[in-house]
Amino acid sequence: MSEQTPTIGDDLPEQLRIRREKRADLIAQGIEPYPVAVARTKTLGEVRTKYQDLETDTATGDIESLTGRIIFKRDTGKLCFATLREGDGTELQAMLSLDKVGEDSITAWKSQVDLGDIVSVTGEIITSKRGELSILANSWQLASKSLRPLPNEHNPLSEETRVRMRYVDLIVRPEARVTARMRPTVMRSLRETFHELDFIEVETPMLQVQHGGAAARPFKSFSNAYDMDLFLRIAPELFLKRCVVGGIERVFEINRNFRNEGADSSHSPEFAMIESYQSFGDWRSIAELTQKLIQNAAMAVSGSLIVTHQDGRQIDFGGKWREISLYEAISEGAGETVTALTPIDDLKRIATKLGIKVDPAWIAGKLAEEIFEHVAKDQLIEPTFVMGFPVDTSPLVRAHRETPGVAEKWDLYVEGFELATGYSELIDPVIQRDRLVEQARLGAKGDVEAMQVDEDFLRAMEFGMPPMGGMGMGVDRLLMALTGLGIRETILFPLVKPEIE
RNA sequence: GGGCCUAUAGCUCAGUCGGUAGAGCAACGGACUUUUAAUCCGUGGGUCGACGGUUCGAGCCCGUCUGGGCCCA
Repeated sequence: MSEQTPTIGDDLPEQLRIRREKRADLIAQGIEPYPVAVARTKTLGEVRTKYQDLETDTATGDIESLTGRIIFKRDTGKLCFATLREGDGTELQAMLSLDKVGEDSITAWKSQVDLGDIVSVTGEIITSKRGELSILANSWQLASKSLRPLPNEHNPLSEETRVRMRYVDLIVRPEARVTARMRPTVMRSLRETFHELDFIEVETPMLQVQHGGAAARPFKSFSNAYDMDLFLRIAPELFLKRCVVGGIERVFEINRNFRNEGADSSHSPEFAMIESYQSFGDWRSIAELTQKLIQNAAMAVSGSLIVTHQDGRQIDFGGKWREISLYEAISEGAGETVTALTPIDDLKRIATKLGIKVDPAWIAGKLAEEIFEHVAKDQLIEPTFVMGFPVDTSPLVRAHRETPGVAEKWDLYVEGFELATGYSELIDPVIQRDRLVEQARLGAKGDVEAMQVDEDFLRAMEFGMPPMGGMGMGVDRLLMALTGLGIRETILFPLVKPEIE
């Protein structure tokens, strides 16, 4: 596109056309609508803090230059008011009076400046007759002309517009600003907790020759240089375990995973994930770590272990969290005793009786998990560790030291969704090979989520892997648990299909 | 994958029985030196998601498609 101003298309909606014409007029008058720099001596927040106790109708004599986006504009004949807002939502009133700025300047303010424009105002810090802390302009300058009208402040943006135009959402909706700033607070808290406990952060490949570490469909890509297929990772697990073999005894990674599956209110195709492994720990010690990570994050964002959601509901993350047994919960829901040794035909009968649509390809462990989700999931609002998952759906997990058919694996549920999972990790390379070969066999039978046999991972294990606990937790889901929001509100720019022109 | 809901002005939404397209905010013109979503007077702004069908006549009824949401799998 040329920098020359072309004819302004009259196919544009009225308001867009008018603003483009104003931009062109400014340039014609020699006024730069997009200057390289404008005066700014303080932020609005700094002014608010410094003058918070200023009495009504007071002039301070202090001259400052302030900037902000205009979100309300109230023009009277010879005195104009505007509300400036800066990025974190802090607002301050600007006042322009005829006797301070002169006839031309106030006329220009009224005609050239629109809602949504970013301006710099230089003048005295005062309080108005109504007590509003304000800057009384001696002069003003456009910092950036907005060519699109802001949505009206008084109706909530539709969900689609919020997601598609997050930049607008952040301008107009306080909750969006809070949520956007909550994520880095949580991330910082998580890293601090890890560092206090001597965990080392690593970054492992996202582009992988072989995907593994979870049951999920991957995104496929291709490397031109290597002339081979690559996968976006579905989990970092197998690389973090290689780190542990190499002696990074306490390790964690916080980064993105990609799963080529459906998206809904708790699933996003790309999502932020924590994984951590603790040598000489087990599923119990890693559960304690997980609880500490979450409790510290809750304290960081709300100053309390009881967090209040935006709809007013409260979740208590304090105390020792409840533990239930997966198979006991199933037994209770089914009205008969179910264990990991219950024959698959009985599980199918129970599932069918409960109204679950049974996929004939499901193995016993998958059936048990489906039954559990059906009967118990919705009741797990307060943080709850669900202990003892079936071993046949947990190919990377050590078998339970006492209970046959069960693995030393827990899932942590909050608000009815799975927030984290933790294991006593399988460290016997021979059993691991058998499990992965069995996975490959399921894959060959058409299970698109089955794992592959990663020979280099097995070789690493064969060098000797210390006993350890491991955990994984979705960062977006942690945000959900702390805020009560859907996953698409915790992610600034969730994937959306393109708009049609 | 299946079911239900939804798409109308820049934004958020009404639109009855199928009969000339509505509101609030926003915009434009005017008045106003203490407003707080300022107020008052006036004005303009629409390919009613797309395509097809029924009808004398479709924002509305029917079909297909596209986008969005919810529920189920």
